[in-house]
Amino acid sequence: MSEQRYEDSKLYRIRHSLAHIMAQAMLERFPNAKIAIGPPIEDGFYYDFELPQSPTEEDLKWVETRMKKIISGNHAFTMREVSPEEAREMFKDQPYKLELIDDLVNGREDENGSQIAEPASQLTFYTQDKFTDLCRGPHVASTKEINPKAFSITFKPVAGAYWRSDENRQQLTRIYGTGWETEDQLNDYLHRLEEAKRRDHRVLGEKLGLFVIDPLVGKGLPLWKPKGAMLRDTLERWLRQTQLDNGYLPVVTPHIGNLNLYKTSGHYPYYSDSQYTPIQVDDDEFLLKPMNCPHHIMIYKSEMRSYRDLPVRYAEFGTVYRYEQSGELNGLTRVRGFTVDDAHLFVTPEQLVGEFIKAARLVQMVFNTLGLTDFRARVGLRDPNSDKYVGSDEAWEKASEAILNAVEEINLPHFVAEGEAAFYGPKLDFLVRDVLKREWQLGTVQVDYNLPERFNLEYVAEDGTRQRPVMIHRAPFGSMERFTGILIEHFGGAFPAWLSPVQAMVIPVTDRHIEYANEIASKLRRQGFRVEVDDGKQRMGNKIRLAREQHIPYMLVVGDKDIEGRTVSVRLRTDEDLGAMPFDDFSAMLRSIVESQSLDLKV
RNA sequence: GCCUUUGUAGCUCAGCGGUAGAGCAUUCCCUUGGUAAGGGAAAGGUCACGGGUUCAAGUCCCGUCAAAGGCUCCA
Repeated sequence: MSEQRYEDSKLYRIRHSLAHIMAQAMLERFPNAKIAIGPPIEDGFYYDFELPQSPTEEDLKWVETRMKKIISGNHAFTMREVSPEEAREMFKDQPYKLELIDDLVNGREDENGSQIAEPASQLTFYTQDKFTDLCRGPHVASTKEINPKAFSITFKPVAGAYWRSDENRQQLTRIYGTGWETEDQLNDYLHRLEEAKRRDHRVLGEKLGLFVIDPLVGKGLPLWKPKGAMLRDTLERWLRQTQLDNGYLPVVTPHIGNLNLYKTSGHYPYYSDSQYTPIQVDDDEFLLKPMNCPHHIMIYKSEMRSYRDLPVRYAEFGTVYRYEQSGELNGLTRVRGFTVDDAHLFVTPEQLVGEFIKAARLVQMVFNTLGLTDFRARVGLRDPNSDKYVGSDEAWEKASEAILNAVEEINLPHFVAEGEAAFYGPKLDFLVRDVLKREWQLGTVQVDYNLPERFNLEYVAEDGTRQRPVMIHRAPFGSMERFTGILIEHFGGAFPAWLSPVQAMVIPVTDRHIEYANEIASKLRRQGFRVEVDDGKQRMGNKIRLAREQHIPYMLVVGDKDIEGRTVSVRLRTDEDLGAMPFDDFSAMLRSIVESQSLDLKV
């Protein structure tokens, strides 16, 4: 059975129709408004307006009420074909519609002159009640197909959006709505939004004491608190060891570099907008390191390389700084200083596909271990019409082909996106959505023929000739900040035991059990576990509540009975009670769960 | 960067022209309690910051900073 396409669904027609009805109500409220476009989107719809002033809460309330009234009027949606002339006459006071009409009549071209839509000789109008819009449909047959209680436009603040998504053009007011078939579905959706807020890494970061962002330090510059640092450090140690096991070599490079380094790499002219201002020292200028690649390249270049040395795999958790626009900053997922789990592989052309596959498998292993199954893999190729790339066409061809061969060979479901390449080469990205459905790039593996060229990298081949290596840039996490942020949301703060900042909380029943509690805790700590004792003044019941709120995997309640039997009474954060266990049994259980990196709290 | 909204105690929020409030957290006292908040008291705020209007400003206006939701951007 094939799934129905969204565009063919009733929900799509309902939302599309709601957008028109919202435009009608808005024009009644703001008769001078200029209307732009209003499509259905995931979970709802929007419409863009140019307004004399921004709408108030009351305006929106009024519009929403008015929309319900229009819906209750049982108006038919009627379609009519019109000539371009008639369309222009109809919308003579609507400049955005006139622009759309022109594009439809002439066919749409992108900025490079490529035709992206065929010219049309006839246009279509859809009318409901007293409102007509230029639209290709489809819509519901009548407003009576819409449940007036199953939509809302006041759940979200109004947003600014550029006409045609171009920041050089007029900024319009976008009003979002959500619309469903039934009131229950609407309530479900609003409930889901609430739930998402609860899992938001910024909210959990505060509640679980993971990180803070203080304006006195700087926006986009998170401070990791002990529990957050522990989480991050655990991820780092894991990947570092995995990389050592796979032939990577550690390197360490400084946080700033001479501007000439980035001029040589080609990064500087391309991305000067998003770099911190250079630091002038004597006669030189230094840049806060915006990427690690050039540094690793210089290490490669510091010795004469033989084909016998290759592949060379240099790995570093390298912190980089990028001056992102302030409006783009977001918790841990978009920051100005972040640490890339970076590695650069220098390989022979023959080794390229094999090494690329190994790197891609490493990313997959990371995702699988953490149960991150809901991601998209994107092959980012260059935009054939853009000149923002360096290197020869031939190099790009080879690199793109290598990636496509590799994903094919490992059967990785993927999609291809032109224009998503790095400036130096094509790449494979792993994209994951956060709880608010925003998509973030995490892991990445990239092929690069260009930087070896720019830095004149070489190795001596078997026949004694000097050859040029190919580079692979890769980062399974992408950035420690973003990856941790997404993980917080993925687990809703309830991390698997091997990652939990605190793996077990020992809870004495009364004060006189604190000594035994400490004894248990130090024994576990000596075995390498992260354990705390709640020796506060609250009662046991409250301590259990607090440990649950922190999503600590194991609560070890100890009282007289436990002291007597040398046991711990184990309670899981899932509220399951494992009862009293001999201490050694518990530590053995914990060991096997942590070592297996299990996602489950019981073996 | 742009649009809109928000900014009161460590946290969550109430107050919205007339001498700063609650709950949780913190500190102290009582309570020693076997699996989701025992009782009491104290302390804690130049109401983000800077201007202005007013006899009087968390409360109205302007600016700055920060955050949120979008847009643009994302090596």
